[in-house]
Amino acid sequence: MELLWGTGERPTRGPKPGLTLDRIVGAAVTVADAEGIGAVSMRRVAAELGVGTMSLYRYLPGKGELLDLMLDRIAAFDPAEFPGPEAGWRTVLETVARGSWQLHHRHPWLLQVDQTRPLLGPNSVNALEYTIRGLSGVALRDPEKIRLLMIVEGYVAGAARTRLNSALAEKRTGITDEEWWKIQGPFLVQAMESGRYPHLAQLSEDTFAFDDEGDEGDALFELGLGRLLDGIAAYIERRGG
Amino acid sequence: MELLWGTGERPTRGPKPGLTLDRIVGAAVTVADAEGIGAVSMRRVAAELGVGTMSLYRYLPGKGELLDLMLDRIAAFDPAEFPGPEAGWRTVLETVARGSWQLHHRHPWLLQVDQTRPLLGPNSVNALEYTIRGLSGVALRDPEKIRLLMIVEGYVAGAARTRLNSALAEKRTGITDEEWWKIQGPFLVQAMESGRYPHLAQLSEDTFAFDDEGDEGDALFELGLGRLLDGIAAYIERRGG
DNA sequence: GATGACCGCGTACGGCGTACCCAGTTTTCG
DNA sequence: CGAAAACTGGGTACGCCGTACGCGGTCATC
Repeated sequence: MELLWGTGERPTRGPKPGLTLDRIVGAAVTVADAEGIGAVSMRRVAAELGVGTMSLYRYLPGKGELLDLMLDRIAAFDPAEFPGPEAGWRTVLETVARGSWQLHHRHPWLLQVDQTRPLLGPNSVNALEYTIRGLSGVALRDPEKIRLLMIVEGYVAGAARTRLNSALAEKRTGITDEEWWKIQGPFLVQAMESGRYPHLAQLSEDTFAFDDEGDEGDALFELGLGRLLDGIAAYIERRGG
Repeated sequence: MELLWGTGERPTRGPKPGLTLDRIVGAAVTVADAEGIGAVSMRRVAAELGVGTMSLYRYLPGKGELLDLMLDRIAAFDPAEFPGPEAGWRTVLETVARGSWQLHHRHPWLLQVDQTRPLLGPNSVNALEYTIRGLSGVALRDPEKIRLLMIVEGYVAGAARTRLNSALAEKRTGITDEEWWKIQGPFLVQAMESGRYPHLAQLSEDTFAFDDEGDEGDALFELGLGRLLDGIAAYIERRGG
């Protein structure tokens, strides 16, 4: 908590610290980006910084806090760069959703950290402020706005998860879609031929032939986001009159 | 894979196995339900069954496969109990979404397993068949149906994640919402008073005062699902003509 | 210059997944 | 019927992990 907001006070006695929280968190994020969250261990991060493992504990109570700090760090965000309330609530929500989507893209490990709670660090609060400001023109009560926002964020997380699964499958075992179907295929063909899945068996062949990770993954995300916002728009119109 | 579909053949020689895959997976699910996925270790599961740790490896190549099997096992599902295509695509999608939602409710660890890929076991395929059948009346091409389904599933996963975060926060540290605000509050109050977050500061006080876990969590889920399906309905109408 | 606070970090403990290997059991074959 | 083969159970050990503990060196203060 204090770590997140940087309100801890330096004691005056004793040697100056050779490290900073920032450097530690930065190193951890670098490792996570490059090798996945699984590679982020206290030993590994310490090695990255050329210090002993236990030195990190002078700056952090434990690994959990490190993960919390990583989460808030990558949420850094400058509202001035993005459309304000005058652009309309839909544009703002789209901006937030796409920003979050790209965040998941840049840091795929985001979904894999045990996020025991939505920790509110400075950057997260900053983003929240931006969003609420963007919804100021909406004729709903505050709690309802928050709910809609949570729904959109939830959708983004879900979509990111869908894509992450594909990406991980490929990375982890070095298996591509093609190889995967080679392994999985026979079992499925057998299942299809069993006659227990008539509707599945009748699907056209190209049904599953698309890439979740590239442009088509983005298209899927946008399709869902568009539908969700359509529904929300109708709701706002109906309720807000 | 073979494990999932149960197509492995028993060798004739040697002693009969004292365990079954089913018992192992069942024990693992029991442990996960009761104490979270973190408590599921090979040693723990073996202890639960009263056998040595390494005995499990006679039935499973490793822990990853155990998790895969757990996932498919809890996806057991009897299509006959649920509305068929005659009820309309929306009802079917709602059924699927609510089923998945309740599944996450019953097995909160579902989201925490590193689902490297959407493994298609018999139960998952079964559910997929049901859904596709339910969409047979929709005037869209097959790939598009699948995409809409993925979007809905993604939304459910995201919503479940939102709720999971709240639940975990409470369980993990035994901290309730109230205590949490006691800790987090001062920092946020300070942030609010800094004047950097005018719109947040102006939110009514009850904005965040709702329980993600109980009925209000369900209401949030239903609200989002309704909006999403509204948007999908408009889309189908527009495209399917 | 002594004192006490603080930093870096080596060592050690208890957990984990699992590779390896041996002993015991059951079936099959000569 | 005895021996060999095939299989199961599981003990031991290795290399990871997070981190509790404590020690020696460093620096601001009295």
